[in-house]
Amino acid sequence: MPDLSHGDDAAAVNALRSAVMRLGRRLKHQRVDESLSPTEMSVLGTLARCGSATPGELARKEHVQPPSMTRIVALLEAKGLVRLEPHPDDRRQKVVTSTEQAEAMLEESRRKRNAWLTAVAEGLDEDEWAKLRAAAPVLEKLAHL
Amino acid sequence: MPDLSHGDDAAAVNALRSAVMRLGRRLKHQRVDESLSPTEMSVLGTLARCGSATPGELARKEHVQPPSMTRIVALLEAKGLVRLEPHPDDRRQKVVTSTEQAEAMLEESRRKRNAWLTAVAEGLDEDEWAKLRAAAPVLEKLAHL
DNA sequence: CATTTTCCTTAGCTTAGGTAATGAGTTACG
DNA sequence: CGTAACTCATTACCTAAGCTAAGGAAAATG
Repeated sequence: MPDLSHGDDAAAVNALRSAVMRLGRRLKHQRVDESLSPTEMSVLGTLARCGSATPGELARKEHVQPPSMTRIVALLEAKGLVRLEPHPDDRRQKVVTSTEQAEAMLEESRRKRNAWLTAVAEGLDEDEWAKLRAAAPVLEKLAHL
Repeated sequence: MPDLSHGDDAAAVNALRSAVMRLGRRLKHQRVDESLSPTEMSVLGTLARCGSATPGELARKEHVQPPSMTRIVALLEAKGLVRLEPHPDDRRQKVVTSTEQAEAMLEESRRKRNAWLTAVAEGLDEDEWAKLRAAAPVLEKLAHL
């Protein structure tokens, strides 16, 4: 557990927050499927990673309230990107699974995202990119803590 | 300029995108001043860094449309966080400057942000945090490219 | 059983952004 | 010069994506 009370760490924390929020806003504009919101994409990504989940689990994982997830799941189902089945043990819950179509879309969109980030990252040198790549998994862990 | 076409880099890019978007959403909830939106905070940060700017410049820097910046600036002025003066050479434009009150608020809120991020980062070990700290300025540069 | 709790959903609202259209000021060109 | 074209900020209206509050059904608990 790092001690984050030093001036350097405080500065890093500030830089991190500012950069994450600004980058996040720019990423929102780089939708691969114009009709899908960032959170909806994120849900598909989560399902691809975790297999299947109930709406409540998804809401917790995406840090979104249950009613929001209800609408997201309904929309994804209407687009054929997600399948809903009854929960085996609990008739209140449902099980959400991503379809092959969603898989294909995620795979196909990876190239487009890469293209945009590559274009932006052209302003970085090799060393800077190495630092970023080393930090990527950490940032991902942080986002899920 | 790094070559981002390798599999490892593609994976890093994906991790980066996912983490940034998820973290960004969580950061939105950690407002230090409940009445100020993340973008409004970001504008104050930009002004603190760059001194002063016109609404148009701010809109470009924050990747927001001019009408949105008009509203943001008006709100900040109403709160006394920003001062508006006529542009010396161009009577269409205005010059936006942050007040001492805004400076004080930014400084005061730094502790609160640190507290939240520290709490989250307790799940990281020393090595992970070092990687993140090294990447913070790079991420900030990336967000401004 | 009856009560409480949990899970999903429905309904209505809020907020932060965007687009289109306007008006004033500046620049470029005939 | 003076008019045409462009730029900056603004106004008015709209959309998207969340939220809270309230409900209804199923499960857990006494």
